[in-house]
Amino acid sequence: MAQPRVTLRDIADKIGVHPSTVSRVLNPKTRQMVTEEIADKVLSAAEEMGYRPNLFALSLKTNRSFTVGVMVPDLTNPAFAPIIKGIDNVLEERGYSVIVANTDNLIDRQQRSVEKFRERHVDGLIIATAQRKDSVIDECRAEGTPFVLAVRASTDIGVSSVVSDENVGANMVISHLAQLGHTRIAHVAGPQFYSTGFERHQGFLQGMQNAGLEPDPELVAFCDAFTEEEGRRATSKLLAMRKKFTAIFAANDMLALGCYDELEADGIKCGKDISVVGFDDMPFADKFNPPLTTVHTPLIDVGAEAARILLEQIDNPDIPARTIKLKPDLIVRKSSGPVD
Amino acid sequence: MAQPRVTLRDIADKIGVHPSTVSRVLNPKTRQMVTEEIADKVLSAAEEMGYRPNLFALSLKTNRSFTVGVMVPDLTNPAFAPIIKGIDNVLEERGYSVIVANTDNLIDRQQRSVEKFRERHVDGLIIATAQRKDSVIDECRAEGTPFVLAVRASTDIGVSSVVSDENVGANMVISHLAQLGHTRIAHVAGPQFYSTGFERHQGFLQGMQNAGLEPDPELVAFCDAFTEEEGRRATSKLLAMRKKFTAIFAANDMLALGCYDELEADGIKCGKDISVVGFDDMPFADKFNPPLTTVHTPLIDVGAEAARILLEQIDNPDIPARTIKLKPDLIVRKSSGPVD
DNA sequence: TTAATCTATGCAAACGATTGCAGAGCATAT
DNA sequence: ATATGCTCTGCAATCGTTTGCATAGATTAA
Repeated sequence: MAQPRVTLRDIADKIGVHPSTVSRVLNPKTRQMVTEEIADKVLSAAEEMGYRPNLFALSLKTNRSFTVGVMVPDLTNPAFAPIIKGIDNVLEERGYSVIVANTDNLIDRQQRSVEKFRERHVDGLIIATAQRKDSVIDECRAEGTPFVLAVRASTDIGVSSVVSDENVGANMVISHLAQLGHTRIAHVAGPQFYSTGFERHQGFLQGMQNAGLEPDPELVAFCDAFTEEEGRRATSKLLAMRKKFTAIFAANDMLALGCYDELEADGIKCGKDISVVGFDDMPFADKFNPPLTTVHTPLIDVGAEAARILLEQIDNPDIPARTIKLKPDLIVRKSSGPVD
Repeated sequence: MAQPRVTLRDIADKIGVHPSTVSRVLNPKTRQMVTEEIADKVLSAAEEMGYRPNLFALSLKTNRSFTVGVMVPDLTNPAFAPIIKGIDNVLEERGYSVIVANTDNLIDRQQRSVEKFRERHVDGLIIATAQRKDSVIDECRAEGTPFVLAVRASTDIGVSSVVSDENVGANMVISHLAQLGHTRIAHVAGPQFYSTGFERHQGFLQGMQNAGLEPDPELVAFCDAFTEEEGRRATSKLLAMRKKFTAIFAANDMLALGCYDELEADGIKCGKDISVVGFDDMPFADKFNPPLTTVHTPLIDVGAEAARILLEQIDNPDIPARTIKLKPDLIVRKSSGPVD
């Protein structure tokens, strides 16, 4: 049953000083309060005895947990793995541990997660589940918990977030399709209560205009969630309109996958009869059949930047909010081709 | 700045009892020590005042963190998402939080993670990174930390683990291929220091025998890691042998993807010229080109069962180790077909 | 020299729970 | 009536830190 842990007192006893002195030596902020000579002794004793601070005691006293919470809407969407990875990379280095909560897109699970995080006294939150107007934001503010949004932004001002430049991305998509000769372009839109869904739809409209094309409102099908099923449903709805279109811009890759399903079921060749473009460039998008043309978002960076902002926020609570828009990139694959 | 937290003392003061009494009421194990009457008062006061126990204090006193660590080799491999989800589902319900560590298949990152977990005093570990003989196991034992292996088993005895029945799975693959008329079957084997790689190779050999086929040692290419690149390298090596074979059994889906890459580069039609079968049925395996025939492992269940065993272990440290082998399932898709 | 100022350390009180022990009160047995 | 036992609650120590305050000694100023 584990060797007895070494405590501050053990070190203090060994070299004949008071525990508080040891504490001061070991804490960088108070390090200079104590004589070099004693400090050296403490340091080497600590090293030798294999001292590890007891985080519980530290947390109890300081009310900090060195833990941050990360909320994701859907762990099985592989787009979130790189984000978490990016977060973990920068946080780990600074001694923080990451607790992830999977909300499964359920509003009450999000609520429960926030509760849990509060109970655990996380030092900060990275939220990848936020709606454009989300009560979780008010809550965090009321509680004074530092937080930053990832992937999705908020309509509230003064909220830090790290997102892809959706507008630019959507414009790239449309201009790509226009260049291929497409004029009748449909949009499988994401939920409008997420900034991603909303901005990409706006970007779609604007992109059409920039390309001198008339967006047909009937060729826009809205989805309730970023899932394959919804994408399929929307596509089927578009097809049912019996209006001509030669390309679909799906608001993200999962929706695009849904398009694939429906097109295939209808015997329509994706990339040939109808081009499909997604958004996110989630892992394995290049493996799909056909490989998916999509907008690449640097997901690892999204996570990493969010973590960095959060650290700033934790270290200095009244630093002003900061929003980063990462530059997206169009990755052309086989799912988009010239109109014939 | 957050409302002042309600403590045991606050409740005690309010209803005029001693904090220890309140503590006893709130702790199920000591609940029956105190009169119903007082207990009721405490309970309703706690409810009303919105009492939330301070986990730091509790942990400091009891040396339990209500936290478990999960080590995965590669977060970006989507197979691990369902596992984590399964773990989280059952642990969350019991009030535990999950801290995940991504080791990126690096032995020293695994070591660091274990350190970190120890520092955080996790109540238990779920290890999905273990080699067949892994020092982390000795360490956990020495420390007395409850742990269970997921996905990968150990050669050590008395170690709890939850795995897929690799042998059965591999046999299914071979018998499926044999039924399709394949006789010359190659094997892209996984690393033999992982139980998955090892057992599946054994299963391959045995399956061949069962099917009355002679495994050709030259048609077995070993990989150093379960990655696409390694799979591709191995396939290219097989091809370079210039020996005839009509099917490849890849030790997992990532390796199978590597096979796809190499076959495509060589203009060989996968599923027609050469059949490819994977293992795991990772998310999106059905989306690949062609959809991958593979052995389905109930990954969510792997996670859930591992979590359950761990809970048992935590609740009762001298419960004997338990190993679960989940029944795999062959999912036939387009990457395997009759030999022509 | 004396007073004033600093510096380095120790003291002790927190943080918010848990828990062994003691003792008050009451019921039962003798 | 006394002894015995039981049940319930309070007391106080404890977990391992941090940190404001006190103080001893050294240093400087007057």
